[in-house]
Amino acid sequence: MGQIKKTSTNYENRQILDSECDEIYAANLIGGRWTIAICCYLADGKLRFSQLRKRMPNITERMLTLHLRKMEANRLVKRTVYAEVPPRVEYELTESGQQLMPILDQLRSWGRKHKQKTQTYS
Amino acid sequence: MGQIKKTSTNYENRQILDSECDEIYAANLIGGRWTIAICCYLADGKLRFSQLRKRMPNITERMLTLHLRKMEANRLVKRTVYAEVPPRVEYELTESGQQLMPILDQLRSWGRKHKQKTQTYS
DNA sequence: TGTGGTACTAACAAAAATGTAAGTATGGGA
DNA sequence: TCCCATACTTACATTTTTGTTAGTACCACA
Repeated sequence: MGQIKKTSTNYENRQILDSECDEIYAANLIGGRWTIAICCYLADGKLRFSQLRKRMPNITERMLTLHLRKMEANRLVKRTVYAEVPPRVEYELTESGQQLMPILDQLRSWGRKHKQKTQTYS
Repeated sequence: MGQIKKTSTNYENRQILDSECDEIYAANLIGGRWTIAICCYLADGKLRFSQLRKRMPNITERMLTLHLRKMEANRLVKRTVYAEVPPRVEYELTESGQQLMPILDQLRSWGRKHKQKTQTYS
């Protein structure tokens, strides 16, 4: 998000890992602060910008916009604009986005187990 | 990595998402630049610090140290120090870390498919 | 004429992650 | 005595991500 400097070591390293490891590439696509949350809310169907915002009280409009734009560029979500006033914009998961859901389910159950374990031991 | 400020909105938002969504919690654990790569190299067994470094020519010692420390704190890897000179330190995946591997496999195949698709269409 | 709702954008600030360069302790061997 | 290897640490700089605040266009409706 924001500007990226294409001559930095940081950027280079990301490119290399992204191109060599498909799992890192995938992790980077879902890695933004709000990305997974948005996916989960869209899993049940289309939502308007304002509906997403209501479901995530802590996100700012700017962050929601940035994440949705990035997710659109990464083809995780599809954006549909209706020529109405006031404007109406709907977001929905692409097929790729939907195929991510079972993996997120597995991450969830791994995370739940792991959280319990670490809370027990520490 | 480095310092975190526990009174920032940024930190708060992460905490809220982490505690509410186990899949976001999990994603944050594997989200560092080099974390997944380290997991993959350790999947085949123990490795010393220097062996990891050789397998990842682009990582700096500082980044490798930070990631390993964070992964140790998050109980993804176990660190064993041998009282020798010169020092010998071995890293290996914990049980939790190993249980992550099938999920990384799925991420990899999703990522590969997704990469092909987006390259085809754009 | 003025207000309202929607989905944004822009300018800026703060925090977090990543990278650079140099230095540390240890004891064994030349 | 000096150099070597290992696994770090420290101080700093840069890049990236996230958050804050204040705006914008549009037209319907009162």
